[in-house]
Amino acid sequence: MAADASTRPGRPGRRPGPTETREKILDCARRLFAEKGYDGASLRGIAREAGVDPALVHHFFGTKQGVFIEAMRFPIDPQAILSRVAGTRSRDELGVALAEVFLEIWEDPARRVPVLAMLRSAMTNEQVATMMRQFVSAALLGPVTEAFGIAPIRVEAAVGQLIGVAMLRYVLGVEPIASATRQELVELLAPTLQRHFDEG
Amino acid sequence: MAADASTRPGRPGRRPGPTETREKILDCARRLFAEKGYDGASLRGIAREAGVDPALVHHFFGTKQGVFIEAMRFPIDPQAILSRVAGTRSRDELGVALAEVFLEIWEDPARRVPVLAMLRSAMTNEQVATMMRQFVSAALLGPVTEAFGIAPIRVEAAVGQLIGVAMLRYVLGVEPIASATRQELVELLAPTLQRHFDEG
DNA sequence: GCTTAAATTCAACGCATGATGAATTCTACT
DNA sequence: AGTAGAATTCATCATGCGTTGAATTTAAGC
Repeated sequence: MAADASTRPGRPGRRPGPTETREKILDCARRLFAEKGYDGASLRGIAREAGVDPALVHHFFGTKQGVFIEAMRFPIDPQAILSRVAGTRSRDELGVALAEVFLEIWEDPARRVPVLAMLRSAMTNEQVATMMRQFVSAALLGPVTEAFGIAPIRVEAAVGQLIGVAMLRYVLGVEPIASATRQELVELLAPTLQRHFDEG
Repeated sequence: MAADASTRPGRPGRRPGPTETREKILDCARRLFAEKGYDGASLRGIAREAGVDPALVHHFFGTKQGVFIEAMRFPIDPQAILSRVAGTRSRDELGVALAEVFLEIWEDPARRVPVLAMLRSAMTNEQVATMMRQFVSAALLGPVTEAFGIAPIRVEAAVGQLIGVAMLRYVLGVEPIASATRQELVELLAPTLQRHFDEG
């Protein structure tokens, strides 16, 4: 079927059929924020990618920050992760469990994209950094510290190990860690994480 | 002494006295690249900070990339670090040595600034990421792998631990790791690094 | 079927950016 | 002393940005 002119951009007015544009914009926003970070991604770029006028983005989300906040909604549910990690395992298997959950997230595009966007944006934008700082403190440190009685600085050291490896693997793409299998990485990381949790 | 009008900007032509402007520009460039990353920092911002016309920046360094490359010259000398780490210690003290050297670099503003600039920029700029990838491969992985016979992926895991902690401490500023003393961090990190080097 | 509201585009604003070429003032060399 | 060249600024260009207000088309509620 030929592309109907009324569904293609170029003419003002509402498009026929149900509205799917809003979600498409958010999708493209997530992708671009993930690729270029908050400051690097542009409203106009997002609009272009979504096949939409920039003003429509503004109409839906108000400001650029509004787009970002909306796009970052529910990237991952910390509580779900926590119960995944804590659930069926004993404390001396925390390392393996954490490594596995972490890699699952990063290997699944649908979840990697918003996380990457958050990470990249936090590096150069102070407001996003604040968002992430609060997230790490409230959603990660608090619960883990309480649930397992591990010193916060040790949890952070473990989180640091994971973030650093993610940077080398997914952002910089340094070999050989970028091409390692998930299994290899679990074996590489799990004992290290476990070490952080066992001491002190 | 009142500020001589001829040494203040606002009038075209060469300023009297020896030329110190070039270095000042590079200094400001390093600072701004460190604060905002490559894309976030602007030639005009650098010029403003240095009290200089933007065209002068262009005159000295040609393009923005030229400024960056020049500003990133000799941030750290990998060979010096390597001999520091390798020099007087036995292999089972590698962890401590590496943690100490790493923290010394980050605690010294003169060396932290270019490293931060590199890290922030590599996150959002593909070209800088390529620079950093090559640096990590050639200057870090190669030598360490050869000198100590440690599997590259293990060296990368250790580097990942360090980078991740640096992000939490110096970029995001998450507590309590942001306020920990150098000594505390060495004790926290050294065994982990050592672990990566001992296995396999 | 009419009307209100939502979706969509157009046109435009003011601003910042990286880049360039020409003009001016000083230093360094002869 | 005179001159070549370096340092410095000015004015300007095209481009892309985030934002805004008005106009147009469709969908939903009555």
